[in-house]
Amino acid sequence: MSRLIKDFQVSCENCNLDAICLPRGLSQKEVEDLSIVVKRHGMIQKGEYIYRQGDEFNCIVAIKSGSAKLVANDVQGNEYILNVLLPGELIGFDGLYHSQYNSSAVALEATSFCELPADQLETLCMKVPSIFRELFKHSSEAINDTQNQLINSKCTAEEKLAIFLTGLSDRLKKRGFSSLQFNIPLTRQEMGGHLGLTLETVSRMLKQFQNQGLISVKRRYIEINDLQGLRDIYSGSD
Amino acid sequence: MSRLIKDFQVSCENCNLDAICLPRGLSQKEVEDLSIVVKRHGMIQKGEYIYRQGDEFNCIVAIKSGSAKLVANDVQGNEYILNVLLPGELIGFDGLYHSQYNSSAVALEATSFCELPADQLETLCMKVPSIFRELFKHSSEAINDTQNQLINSKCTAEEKLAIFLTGLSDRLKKRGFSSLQFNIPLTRQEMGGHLGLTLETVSRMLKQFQNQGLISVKRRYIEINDLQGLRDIYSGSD
DNA sequence: CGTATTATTGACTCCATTCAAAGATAGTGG
DNA sequence: CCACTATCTTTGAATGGAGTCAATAATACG
Repeated sequence: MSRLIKDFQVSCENCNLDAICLPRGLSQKEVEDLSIVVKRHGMIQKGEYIYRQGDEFNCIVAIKSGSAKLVANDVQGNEYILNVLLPGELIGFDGLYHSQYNSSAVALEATSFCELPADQLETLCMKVPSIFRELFKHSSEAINDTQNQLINSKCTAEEKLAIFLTGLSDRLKKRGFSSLQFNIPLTRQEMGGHLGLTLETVSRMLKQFQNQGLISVKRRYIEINDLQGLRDIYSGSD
Repeated sequence: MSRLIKDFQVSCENCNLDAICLPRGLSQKEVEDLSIVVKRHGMIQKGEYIYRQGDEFNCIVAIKSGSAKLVANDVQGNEYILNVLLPGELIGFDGLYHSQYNSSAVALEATSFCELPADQLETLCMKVPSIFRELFKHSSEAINDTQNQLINSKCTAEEKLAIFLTGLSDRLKKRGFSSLQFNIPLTRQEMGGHLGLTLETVSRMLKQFQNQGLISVKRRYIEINDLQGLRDIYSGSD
């Protein structure tokens, strides 16, 4: 009985992330084949590492619940946050090139995740060819995302914050969370480290948005009052 | 006779880029299998497109000779140059996610390239499993590269130029070109569009490096006089 | 030779950073 | 429960680096 419940909890077939995570393009049969290979990992706490920059690449990771940050350090040692990760997102593709992870993944709150072992990638893809393309799509998505961030790196602080907030809202919505009020699991410093800004600038911009009536801010809790207004900031309405 | 010469010219087995391009990790037999699928493409001229942002994804492209730029436009229509491409580099991985290219590839001079058709990716990987991992490595390389650019996006104009020049020098060396004197196939505007700077700032920084005796500049022709000095600019020697 | 493109240089401006201080919140132990 | 501390956040003032505007110079090209 308890085994039945456990089986129910851990399989990809019954995961509520099937439309976002790796199973998204697959048939039921294919998801079953995938599910056998995927290893579930229990909860880790805030600040704990999923993997570290420089670790040997041994798996692709899917965030199951909670959130994490993808962190890399520049030559001066400052931390740059490459991405904030929400449930259903796959990470670790950057590790294939040098057989070691190019960035660290750190939990931002209590977080669980699943692992697709590296040594089974080939055999799994032989068995389930669709996974090959699906994996590539996720890898491609990572490239697209990073490229878009790069393109946004030269816009103003105001635009950066607006893009970040609306983007987060969209991603939360996609996952069934509230998209207009949420806690940002990042400090001002971390938000700055993600957007290429200082913590003071982040603070000032959030205040400005609040004064404009676009959002309400209470520390990490954000309420979006005018989503379109935020979008207008960067979608060239000049 | 002429057919023999042609066969010699076009196969992956005899390409001088075998240590950089897709064949880099493969056995001779595997390279032969790869070579059958790869389509060679003749010369295109400066300014011509290899593919356009929005085009349906139909192949992975390998630059064979010449150079190209990977370009995306932001919301205001400014062009951001995601990367400068040299022989042996693979592009197009960003197209898998949405089944259409997320950026445009444009020749910077007379350029030739090879195509790995999208519809044959699966079958090729079934036949030659090593290619699966090799393709992923190239995709991973693209992620690493873009992430590193993102990390560098918040450093100073001086550091950006130094990183760009030394990086280009390293890549040219790897390909057997002269690494201390070369023509940059970009205008000041394009260099700025790649580094997140204005053309004026690029011009001023190159002048500054010249005044410091690090390089000699004559329009697009650059001579590096003190490579280590350039590296010291960004490798925290303070 | 004339035109278009590309590059240089200078002066001024502005946005984000830096420096500095104070305020708010969460967590800990007595 | 309160005091104490560490961490996080807000706010102000001053600075500086890169952008903008503008004019000129050099080069390429038809």
